[in-house]
Amino acid sequence: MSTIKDVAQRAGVAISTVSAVLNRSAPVSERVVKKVEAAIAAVGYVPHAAARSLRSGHSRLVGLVLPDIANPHFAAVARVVEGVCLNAGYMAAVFSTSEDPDRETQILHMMQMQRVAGLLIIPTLSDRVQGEKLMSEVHVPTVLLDSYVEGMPYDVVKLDNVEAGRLATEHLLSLGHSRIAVTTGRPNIATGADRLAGYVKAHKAHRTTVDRTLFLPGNFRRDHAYRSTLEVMRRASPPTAIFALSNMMMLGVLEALGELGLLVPRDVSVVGIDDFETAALMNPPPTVVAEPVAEMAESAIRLLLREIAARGSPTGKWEIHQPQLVVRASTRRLFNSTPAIDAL
Amino acid sequence: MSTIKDVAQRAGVAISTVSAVLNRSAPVSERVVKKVEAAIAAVGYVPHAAARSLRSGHSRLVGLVLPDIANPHFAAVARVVEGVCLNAGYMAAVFSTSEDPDRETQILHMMQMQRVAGLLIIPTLSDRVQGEKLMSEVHVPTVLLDSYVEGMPYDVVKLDNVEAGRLATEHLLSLGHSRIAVTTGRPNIATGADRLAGYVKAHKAHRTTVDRTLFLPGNFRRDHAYRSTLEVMRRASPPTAIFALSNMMMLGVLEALGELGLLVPRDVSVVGIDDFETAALMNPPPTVVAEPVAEMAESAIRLLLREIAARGSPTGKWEIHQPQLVVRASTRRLFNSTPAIDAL
DNA sequence: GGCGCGATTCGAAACGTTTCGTGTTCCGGG
DNA sequence: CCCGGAACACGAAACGTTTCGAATCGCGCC
Repeated sequence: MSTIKDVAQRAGVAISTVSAVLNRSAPVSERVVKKVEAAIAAVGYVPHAAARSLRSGHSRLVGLVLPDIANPHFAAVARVVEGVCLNAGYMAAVFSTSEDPDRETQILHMMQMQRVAGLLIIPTLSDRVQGEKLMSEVHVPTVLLDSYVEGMPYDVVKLDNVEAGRLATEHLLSLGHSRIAVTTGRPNIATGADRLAGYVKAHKAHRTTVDRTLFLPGNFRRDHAYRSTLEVMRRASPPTAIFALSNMMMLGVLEALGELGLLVPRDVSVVGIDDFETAALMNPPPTVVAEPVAEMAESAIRLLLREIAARGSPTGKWEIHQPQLVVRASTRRLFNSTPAIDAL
Repeated sequence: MSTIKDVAQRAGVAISTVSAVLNRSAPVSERVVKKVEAAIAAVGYVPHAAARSLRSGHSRLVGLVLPDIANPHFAAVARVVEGVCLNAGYMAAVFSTSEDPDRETQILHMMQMQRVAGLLIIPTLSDRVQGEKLMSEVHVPTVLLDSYVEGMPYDVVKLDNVEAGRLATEHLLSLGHSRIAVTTGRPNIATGADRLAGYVKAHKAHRTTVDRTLFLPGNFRRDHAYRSTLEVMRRASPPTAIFALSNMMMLGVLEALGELGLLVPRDVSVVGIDDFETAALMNPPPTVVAEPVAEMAESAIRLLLREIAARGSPTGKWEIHQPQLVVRASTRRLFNSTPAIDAL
């Protein structure tokens, strides 16, 4: 493959001049620019990224670390990130941690070897300890999306999760439900904790007591939510509604209900967080609290690129986006509810 | 950040010795290995990938080029590829072409600059001309997944698309349907053409005539399939079944039918190609011809890594996987069918 | 017509590795 | 006790860029 040297020879100029043309890093006369460009085309020169980044110190690689690329929510983020990066001349390398700390470490190590220019991390599933280790080892512009790691001075783009949890719960409460089960995330993940806080907040506003036996373990995983749902619906007094804190968990809930022969929303109302493309075609179309995924992802990657350009000055700012309730057909009014609650 | 030089100084050995330890590229005494490893840990040394690949000539980067990462089918592929790569010490950089030839060119250029070690391409949506350009410009181990580009000597891992089309059509025909619409791909994409060939083949086996006015333009896109479905169902004599050649198109078909107030499978039977995770929860759960996505993706990336290791000897082999019919609830028997057909 | 200065262009060092031809060490055998 | 050779360790070149101080060019002015 041809090098910058070949181009220089062909154009009859010095290597450094070709470099100047390539990067517009120094004034070059119009005549020479023309000659160099012709030479580049003639020999089919393509810059060598590794040589470039070795010398200059920065790579044009951005790492995108997320829990699982096969989750539609994260895939949507990846698409946006990838597109914005490409337009800015960056490459996005996507990695799924699969909730595996070892994997996360391995990925981190690779990122360090590549001397990535920046990191966009969706830390939903990595716990706090992992997170701190991850953060402290990499000294690179970093933006956290969706969640945050306590005490880390990075920029964060996130949903107003308390409001999301409140919105979903408020919807169910106002329909007359009072026994609302909720499939939770890991306790040490802020996203889940905040959504749960919204659940509690809505109950307070309705003066409804919170029954903590209805907090079901879910870990944001479909199979966990599935098992929890099976268990809770077999209790003596099952809930009349289930609030799933994530899209995957909602799928698990629906699967379990289907298996038990329970109809949604006739027997149980279900509401989830995060909309997805096939939602409208589901049986029934689920009521969800939608997150402006594309908007948030774009915001996050632009923030990161800006930070990279500014040579790493983490502002530590939080950018909080607002969720929106999308009512479809998986929730219904409970008729034996008290008038007092209906009045709200 | 510390370099190999720091490690060498700390361990009191030569740089080349450290390199030998790092790569196990030359015999080093046990005593020295210990010392070097201690030094590496002490200074927190992380190899510089760019310097490495500049000197050695190869990068450990694999490019994955696909139409759209937000499509669950491609996301599933990405997850597998990414995982296998990571385990083999490679990085996977994912790119969506979004059916945009300019984008594809841009991506290709970036891959060249990165001197990627190999390329895994799902060329479904790039047309033939683009494909040829793409291929001829990159001289790198390449494996094509899902589809192929006519006349290119690359390894291909694909589904038996004729059989997939046949299976789906045969299912509908044997249920008594004879007017079966089909949402097609682009004519120049082999995947679509082959599936359509399977459609025709099944008709021949059933001695049923093929009505070409039931070939609907779809381009593998949800919105196209949506519009085509709207149009065909408003005709004087609409089809009794629709065969969607891809998962996204099936979504479009179902959306359109829902909008027209038509019930599946009461009014129309629908069958698609390619299963997906939320399928079982849809309304109704669709009958599909499933593609062993994970298996194929794994096979493709392993093939690519093997080819990279073997220093690029494209065998030009085709690996063909078999589809499987998954009958769910979107297809039903047509009772006014002829006994002759029922007998099959 | 020579001088000075801004505008260009040039040359060489340096980025962090790998690689390979040379040293050096250490043993066993003669 | 010396020599040969295996096993190991070393040093320097080279990979393709960017960068920056130095050299050169062209032109207006005295």
